[in-house]
Amino acid sequence: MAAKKQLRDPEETKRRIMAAAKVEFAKSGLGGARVDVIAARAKSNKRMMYHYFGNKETLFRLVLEDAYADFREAEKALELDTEEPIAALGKLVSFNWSYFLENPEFITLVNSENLHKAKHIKSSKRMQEMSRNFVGRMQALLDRGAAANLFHKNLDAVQMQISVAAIAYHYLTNRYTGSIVFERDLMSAKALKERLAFNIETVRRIVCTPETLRKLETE
Amino acid sequence: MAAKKQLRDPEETKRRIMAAAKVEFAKSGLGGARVDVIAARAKSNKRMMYHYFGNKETLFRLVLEDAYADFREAEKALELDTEEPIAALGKLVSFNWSYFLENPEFITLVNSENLHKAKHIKSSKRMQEMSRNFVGRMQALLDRGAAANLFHKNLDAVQMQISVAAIAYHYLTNRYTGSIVFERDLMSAKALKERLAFNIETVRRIVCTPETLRKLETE
DNA sequence: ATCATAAATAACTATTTAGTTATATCAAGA
DNA sequence: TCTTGATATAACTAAATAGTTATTTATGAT
Repeated sequence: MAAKKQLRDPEETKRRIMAAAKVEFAKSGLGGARVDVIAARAKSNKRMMYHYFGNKETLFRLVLEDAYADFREAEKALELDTEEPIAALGKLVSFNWSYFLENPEFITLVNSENLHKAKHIKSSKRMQEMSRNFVGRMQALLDRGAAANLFHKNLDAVQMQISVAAIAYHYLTNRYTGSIVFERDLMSAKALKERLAFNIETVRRIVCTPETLRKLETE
Repeated sequence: MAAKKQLRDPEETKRRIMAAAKVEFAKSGLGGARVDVIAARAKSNKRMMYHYFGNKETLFRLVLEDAYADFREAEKALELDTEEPIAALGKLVSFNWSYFLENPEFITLVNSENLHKAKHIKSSKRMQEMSRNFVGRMQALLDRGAAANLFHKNLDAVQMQISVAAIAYHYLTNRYTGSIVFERDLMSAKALKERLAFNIETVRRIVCTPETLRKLETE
């Protein structure tokens, strides 16, 4: 256990700055974020930010990498390979939904990075390492389902991964304009519950063969 | 026909400012956009922008509303109701894909507005008017498909609309981080072609009954 | 205890930025 | 043709902003 009330604690200061930066970058994007706001929120000061991180963009990169790392860690903890394929898939869809819902800053950080054409993580070794085996788990799941004659064969794991994320991410990232365009509150408890159910059913229909779907219907 | 080489042409000046603003807002987001850049790009000057639009945020709102209007106009031109339901659905999926691909500024403008929780269009009368009958076309298509015993009954038109957009929009808006995470160029001609095919097939599987899908397979 | 180093703070600076003021110029109607 | 109002430009300003310099203070090693 680390000492708690040290007057000087570089690790803790760094941690506080990162946490504050995450909030500010998520709220305002990289361009709109203010280093003064980050420093104040961290109950530190600008000079410390520059001392530990060099500049605003490096800080952004580290915050973003951390956000990806957290997401990957959470996903790894799912243990899909012991479960029955259809149930495992539902679990994966639910996980994506809940994660984006509970960690809205992940969405805005990723959006911000894409606005900048991913220049901050483009040559990030850490990002590359994290991405390894990411698609592998989806591929394994699809293979298991196909072997059990439940899923279509030759499903593309990358396309599936993108689609599973898409139907959750898109709904949630565009929740504000969506609520106006569709003239309904997309974030009401009822709407959220319905969307999750819809998404689980959607992914099932994508991967399962017509025969499997028929069986599921008549159960 | 309007005179072309007038030294003073308020309508043309406004148009140039709007066009320049669209480029700048799309490239840098609302927070990152610079009014000086907009003025210079429009070959006008800042004072004109303030004269005609009042401030940066109003200009942003007008640019965004125009972008939505263009999208809705293009969609309206599709004439889905004369076509066979499954073909019409494919046409709608293709339209969404092509539109987002050919008008990337639509995506970044919408993303930017969502970062700001849709505050600029929240009470926009024009947006509300545009949204009318938007879901109606999808509903009509789903009804036709259901009546022909091709589609599931009781499909939610809003969920479908969101999903059809999602599988195109998400792929394209996150093209940069996606290309890193999945270690493949998501924007190569081959990748784009494959994604569109995947999306058409995906939506078919969502709406069609297992029986319809079986028939399509064996054709 | 003392000293060297790292951690922390505050005050500062050079630029950038949204928005304004002051001024000039065109074009249409009297 | 003269006047008036709208169109256009340039120069300006006050506030904000990323990044720095100067200075102080705590802490761990000796």
